[in-house]
Amino acid sequence: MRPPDLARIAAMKPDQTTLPAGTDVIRKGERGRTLFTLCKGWALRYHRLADGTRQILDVLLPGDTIGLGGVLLGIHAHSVQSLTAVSVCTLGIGQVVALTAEHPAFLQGLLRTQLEEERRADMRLTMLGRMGAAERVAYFAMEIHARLRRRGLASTTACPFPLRRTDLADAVGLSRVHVMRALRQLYLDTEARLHGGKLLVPDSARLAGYAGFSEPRVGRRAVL
Amino acid sequence: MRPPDLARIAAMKPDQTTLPAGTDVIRKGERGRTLFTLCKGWALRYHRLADGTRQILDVLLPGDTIGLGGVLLGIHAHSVQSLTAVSVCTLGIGQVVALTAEHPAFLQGLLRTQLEEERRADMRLTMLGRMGAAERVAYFAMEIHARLRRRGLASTTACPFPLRRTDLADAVGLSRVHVMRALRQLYLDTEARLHGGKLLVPDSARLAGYAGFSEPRVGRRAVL
DNA sequence: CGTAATCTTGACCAACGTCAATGTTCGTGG
DNA sequence: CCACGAACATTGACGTTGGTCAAGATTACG
Repeated sequence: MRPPDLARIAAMKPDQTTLPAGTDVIRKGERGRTLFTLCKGWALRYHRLADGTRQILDVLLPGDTIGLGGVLLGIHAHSVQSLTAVSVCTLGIGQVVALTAEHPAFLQGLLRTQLEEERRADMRLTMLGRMGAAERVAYFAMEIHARLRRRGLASTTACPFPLRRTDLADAVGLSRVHVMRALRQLYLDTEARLHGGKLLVPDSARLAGYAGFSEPRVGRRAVL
Repeated sequence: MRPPDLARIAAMKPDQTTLPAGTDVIRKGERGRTLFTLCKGWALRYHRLADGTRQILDVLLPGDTIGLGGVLLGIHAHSVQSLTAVSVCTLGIGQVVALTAEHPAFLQGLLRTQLEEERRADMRLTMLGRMGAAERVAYFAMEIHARLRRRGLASTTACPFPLRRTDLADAVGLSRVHVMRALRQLYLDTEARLHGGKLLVPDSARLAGYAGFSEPRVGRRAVL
């Protein structure tokens, strides 16, 4: 979303709530009554399968919205859980309706954001379908680092990384044990590593090349 | 999109083009100047990686739109190729702008459609990250069958399936050879099989159970 | 200081990929 | 109608990648 949209949302003085790590924000199957915006902290969007395994669909960072699908389609198709302590802004459906009625560009902003997320989802699908273990981990780390950098939440060579090995495994489609092997390999190949809840990337270009990652391109955008 | 939206689009008398199988509809990196709607035939949305491998991101069926991301974000991040002979409606950016200006609900329809696609993408990600070979093929087949059924393009026990083994492999993240093994296994377990360009599903519930597939739920939807 | 959670590693096994050979289908020209 | 070739399907043998099990090591925290 663009700054003007954010200003409009702020003007509605939405409720702000703080939640500890490990709290469910939305649960699969619930009715979608609220649109959240993540202000501080990280959250995980995931599916839990019948056999107990989990697939992490996306990592939600400060500034991301939570629960739009549930609001517009009626029922949440996935769960979201806080990974760290978080603070979220909450907008009831009524407020969302008011916002779109008053500012038509808001809806367009949502669509644009959604399309950007589709692109990241496409890349993640490609990574799961076609890359080896170390490259998957590399890509995943790279993507998070780039997203944080764009939001001014990371330096060039490091960023916070509160995911545990298990979370990482559930995100990149590997077992916890194999993630360890992939991390060692990755360190040998690119010197990137996890340490003390931080991702350290001494040579970002090298990691990007290793992962086949490239910054999303932007051209002139249509304004509807 | 809902029927009234379709009626509006029809009212603009968009150009309709016919293309043979194997034609590029949009290419990664191009400027997005046109929004297409697939009227007849199938197309594939995919990424091609540096090493020549391909990941199919989605199968596009009659009624699906093509190229929205490129239009709103400036540049296409993926390619789309016709799988069969297709006919597509084309809307220039100007027509899209006119449409949204005149009918605000159009934009909302696009967002809703996009959110539905996100759900399918989430399921595909889960399938690649957490399922075995036969289950992946089962899920993929099941999803296509269900989508065609919802559009009245398939019977309960069969549907067209023009993908070759290679396409299927590139969609579910397996090698062509292993897809064969998975298909044999799938036939033994569920009696579902591919034959003569058709997908045959004698027992749809059994296949759905095998794949962990469930129809998307709908609740009351917010109207913005 | 002790307990629980998480991380880390080695040994072994199953799933999947690669290679290469053979079969099948289908369109094309004689 | 048949012969031929090209693309695609199918299968077996074998190598590689990643999963599972189980045992310590380390960290976080009361």
